[in-house]
This record gives sequence, C-alpha cells and structure tokens, in this order.
Amino acid sequence: MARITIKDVAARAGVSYQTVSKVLNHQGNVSPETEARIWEAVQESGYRPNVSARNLRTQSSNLIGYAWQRSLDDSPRPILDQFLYDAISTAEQHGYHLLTFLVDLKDAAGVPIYKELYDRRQVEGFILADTNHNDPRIAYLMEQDIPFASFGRANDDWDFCWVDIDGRHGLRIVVDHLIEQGHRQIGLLTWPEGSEAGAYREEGFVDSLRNAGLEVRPDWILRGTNTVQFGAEGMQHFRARPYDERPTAVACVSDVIAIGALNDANAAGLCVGQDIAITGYDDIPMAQYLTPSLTTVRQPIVAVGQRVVDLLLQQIREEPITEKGILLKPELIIRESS
Amino acid sequence: MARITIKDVAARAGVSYQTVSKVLNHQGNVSPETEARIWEAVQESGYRPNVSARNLRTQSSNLIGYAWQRSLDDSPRPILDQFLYDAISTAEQHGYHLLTFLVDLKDAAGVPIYKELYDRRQVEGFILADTNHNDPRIAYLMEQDIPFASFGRANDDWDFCWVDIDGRHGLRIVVDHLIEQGHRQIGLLTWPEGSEAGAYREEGFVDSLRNAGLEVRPDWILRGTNTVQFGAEGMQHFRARPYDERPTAVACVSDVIAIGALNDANAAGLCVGQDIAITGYDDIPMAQYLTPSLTTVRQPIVAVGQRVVDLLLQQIREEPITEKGILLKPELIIRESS
DNA sequence: TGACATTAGGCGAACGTTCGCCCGAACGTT
DNA sequence: AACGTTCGGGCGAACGTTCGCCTAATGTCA
Repeated sequence: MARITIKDVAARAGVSYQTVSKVLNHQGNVSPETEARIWEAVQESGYRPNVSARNLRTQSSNLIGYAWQRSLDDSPRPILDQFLYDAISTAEQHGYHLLTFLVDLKDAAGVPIYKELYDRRQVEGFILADTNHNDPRIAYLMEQDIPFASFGRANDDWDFCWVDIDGRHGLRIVVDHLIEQGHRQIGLLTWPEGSEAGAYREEGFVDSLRNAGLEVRPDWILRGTNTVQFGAEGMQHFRARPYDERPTAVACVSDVIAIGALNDANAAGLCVGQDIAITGYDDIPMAQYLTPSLTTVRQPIVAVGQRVVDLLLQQIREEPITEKGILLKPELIIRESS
Repeated sequence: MARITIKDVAARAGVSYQTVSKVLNHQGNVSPETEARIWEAVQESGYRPNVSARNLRTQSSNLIGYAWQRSLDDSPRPILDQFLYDAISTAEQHGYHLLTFLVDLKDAAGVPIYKELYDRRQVEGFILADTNHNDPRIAYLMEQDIPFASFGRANDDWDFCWVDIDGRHGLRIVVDHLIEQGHRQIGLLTWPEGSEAGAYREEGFVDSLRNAGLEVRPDWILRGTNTVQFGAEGMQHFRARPYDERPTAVACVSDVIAIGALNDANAAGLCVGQDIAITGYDDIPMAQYLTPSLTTVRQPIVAVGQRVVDLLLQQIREEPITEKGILLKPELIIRESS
C-alpha cells in the first residue's frame, strides 16, 4: 500500500492539493460544497498528514523532552510517575507529545544532550523533575536560553519557571500536629544535605519547633538515603539512646523512610501511635494499609503536572508568563501512627 | 540568531551543500582535505542537522511509541520503570528515542491512537508492556500489521514478537522451596482471573503441588487486586480458618501483596518464617529490608528491555527475526520469611 | 598516445506539507 | 454602465535534507 498524500486526496476531490491543505487547517475561503467533497475524499482515502513534512514546513515538532532518570537509590517514585502521567495528559490536550531520553547525571558531562535535542529541533522545550540546589541542568538550560519548566525549585536567585509543593509548610503542619498531640521530643529522618526538597522540609521542621518554643536538637536529626533501610536504621539509632534522651515522635521526609521506621518499631515491640509516633510524607497508596496506618502528607500532584506543562507552553509560544514560580500547599492526612 | 543549515556550512567550506551532506552521512567520494575543511566548518558554525527535514527525506522518524498507562490499582510498578529505563537505553544505542503517549484502556475505543501515530509517520513501531489474554492492543496491532514487540505474552495462538519471564517456572521454584521446607498446606494470593501473568504463575503453583503429590485446594487460592490491602485481607481470611484447615505457607504473586500479608501476620503476633511462611514475587528493593526479609523471585529485567527493543528494530528494519518469542527464567531469592 | 576506469564534487529533484499572493467570477454600488 | 469588493480556489515557492546521476579531471593500461 503506497502512502497516501494530500495530492491523492486533491485528485479524488478534484481540487488543487493546496486547497486540501486549507481545509485541513481550517483556514481560507472554501465553499461548503468543496469542503464537504474534500472531507469525504479524506475519509475514503484514509489520508493522514505526514508529521515530518508538516514539522519541516511549520518549523515545529510538537514534542516536549523529558529526561528519564534511574532512581538513584532504587526507591519507588510514585510521585514522579503520577506527575509524568498528568504532564503527558496536559501536553496531549495541547497537541504535544513527550519524548523521553536518558541523561547521565553522575557527571555533568551528560547535560549537553539537552541542547543537542533542542538544536536539532527535535523538541521545543523540556520538563524537569527532581531538581536540586545548583542543579547543573537548570544552570545549563538557563544559560543556553532553552525553554523549560521544572517540578521543583533550585537556587532562590535563579530566574526560571517552576512549580513546587511547599515542603516547608508540609513539615510545619506535621510537627504542629505532633506538638498538639503532646509530643515535646521530636526527631527527623531526612535526606543528605544538598537536597533541595530536604532543605525546605527541614526548615519547616525547625520553624514549627521554634514556634512552639522547643529546642532543636541536632542529634535528633538523622540523614540518609531514601530507602526503607535507612528508616529502620534511623529508628534503631533512636531506640538505642537512653529513654529520656530519645524522641517520642519521629517525622520522616518520605513514606518509604517511614515504612522502615515503622517496621523497626513494630519489630521492637513498640506500639506505634501509642508508645511512639511516626509520620511520613507523600501519601503513597500503601500508606493507609500499613499497620498502623501512616499519618502523612498528601501532595497535589495533578495540579503540578498541568501547571508545569502550561508554563512550558507559554514559553514556547512566547506568550507573556503569568507567574514564574508557583508554590502549592500540601495537606496533612492524619491516621493511626501519630 | 538565525538557524544554521547545511548551506551555511557549505558556504563556509566553499563546497556545494550536497557535498556537506555526503560528509555528514559518511558516504561518497570526498577528498580528505575537503572533508577536513567541512568538519571544521561544521564545528565553527555549530551546525546541527534538522531532524524534521532529515525525517521527511528519509521517510523515517527514529521514534518508538510507548503507551503510558496509569497503574490501574495505584500500585507501584518498579518492574515497569526498570523495563522502560532499559528499553530507552537500548533504543538510544540504535539512534532511536521513545515517544510516550496516553491510551485509555477502559474501553477499547482508545486503541486506534496506535494506528494514528503510525500512519502519520510519527513513530515507526511500538513497545507494549503489561499485556493480557485477548489484549485488544495486540489484536489491533497485528490486524493492522504495525510493527511492535511486547513485554509479556497474550494468546498462545497469536503470532507476534514478545519477551516474557517464565512465571510458571517462577512459582514452581517458590513452591518447590516451600515444600522442601516441610510445608504441605500452601496457599496462594493471586490476581483476578483474566490476568495473563497471573494465569502462568498459578499454573506453576499447581504444577509444583501436583508434582509433590499434594492436593490443590481451591479455597486456598484467593484473588484480588495488586495491593497491600488485598494481601492483608487475604492473610486475615486464612487466619480466620480453623488451625488445620489453613495454609502454613502463603505464596503471593507480587511483593506488594506479600507486604500486606506480612503486615497482617506480624500484627496478629505470628512469627513469619517460623509459624508461617510468606513469599513474594518481583524482589522490589524494599523486600530485603522488611521484617522479616522477604523470600521472593527476581526477574531479569535488564535483558527484557533490551530484547524487546531488539525485536522491534528487527521488524522495523525488515530483518529476518531470529526468535519470535523469548522466555527468560527468573531466580529464587531465599530470605527469612520462608 | 588513445581508450577507459576511477575519483571528486556539482546539480537537479524529491520528500509532503503550508504560506502568501494572484486571478477570475460574481456581486453590489454609484 | 463602469467600478470596487468579496469570495473561491489555483499556483509558485519554501522548509532542510538526501539521493542518484552527471561531468570534468585525473590516473591506468595496452
């Protein structure tokens, strides 16, 4: 079956092929009769426009790039998956598709692949996720003046489009809640320093304690990878301390870490929610079915995917940008573990 | 900054633009001196080929399509993520990228999007995952004669390219192991009927029991969604039965389900690994850090991503296909829970 | 030295669209 | 009746490549 072009349709409808183009793009003056005839010819012939030809002519690609990263510590990334789904969905509503590619973030040498894709006119811009302080990707894209928008912030003085969820607020409401429950000794299991999201959440943790006039004890703040293992180790570490020298409540910066903490506490015979409180962050689906069910923070992910894509498309279309940085508020989900 | 084309490079090197094309594509007769001059001009001008133009001329797109699905029961899909990563990696080694799009699988009405993308010459073929018996996507792609390859099988009498992991063997080695541990009463927590992967795993379960001369009790096979919740409910259901009427070992078709079962057993005061054995399937990263650590089945995912892409590219290039169906063997990981 | 093969590179054409301009017919206006 | 407008549709050109053929110059051999 030879490929069907606009010319075949034109021949069938008895018009010039350029007229067919006009009809397909809903522009220009065509009489209702010929228009109907052309649509009929399109139907009968099963014509589909050739994307490459169209792209070449219109100097566009209707493609957005997204760099797929192997999760560094092999932890599940339910939030990223969800974000990506909603981003794709929004993009498709605007006639765009997502092109995924790999970038090696171990050394910054992998970053030029962004420019490569952009210069080849394969994509019109990028979506980023999992950003960090001094993120080399963001620095590079800004410097090269390539359109992009990110889920997550970077340095405060960098001027680019981002959408983020207010982790500071997230941990603040968690700790406020724990204090309200009567806890005065509160620990934190968080990521290593240098994590952008981690820094904000830690700020919220500190804010809330200070606000309540409580002391911030550095030895109650433990850092590690985003794994169940670290959660268990952290809890073990706390348990090893003398009774009045250890937290009665432990806030974790992710549900994955909280699961580890929960496991360890359960295994040690503690009654979580009674003897000790544990909270997570993310509200992964599993959270409500753990024993005990996990108090955690739910993030408005759907909105993020949409807003990020919207921001990117505004840049691509060179429309005025309504709001360069968008900060959304998360929500506290109280369950049995606190 | 105006865009740089092959003609700019040609002007700079003092040759015709077609000669530049020859050099870029490493073909044709060009003297070493001019070739060097042209490469230099390419460097200096920062020329990058225009993908749309190239695609139009060569009638290709170097894009592979993959339909992103929202996980139906919101369960994590670590295997899919891993598969996708390796698939992209392999594709990129062959100069291809991945185009992701959404397809609504609730009604089969969403399926024609595949043909649409293919007919528009936006992609050259597709990768599928999470296949099922009577999978409408596979039926459609076969009927339309569109190149594709899948991770997962469908109906036995359908002739298409797939790579799969032998779930029958997977559950066989699990149950063999349980029997060897002395268990005679073995239950199964599996997915609803109609799941292709579930059916194979169940066959392996039955195989192994029969092989050992043990009875297969239908009331010890429970079906539900791929969630922690179902795992917990299933275990609860077993526990509610009289002592000699309940399994002493429970095999689960996924780690997620096993986690639920583990939780429930732990909460009920059972000593898992002693009083009762529980096994999972997938070897998600969390599995080794659960208490007790989870006996499970590890799948050779990296190989799958590679093989699926290889199979697809063979079709696209119309090379002879070496092996239409590839079945890989999983591996038993024995830990404390059994 | 003449016939022929090889090499370097030029040139026209084509891939399948969209875009802007042009033209003739029909119509309305003064 | 002459003129200006509007409408329907045609036409050439261009987007940036690659491909195949052609030609002139050079080399090779009898």
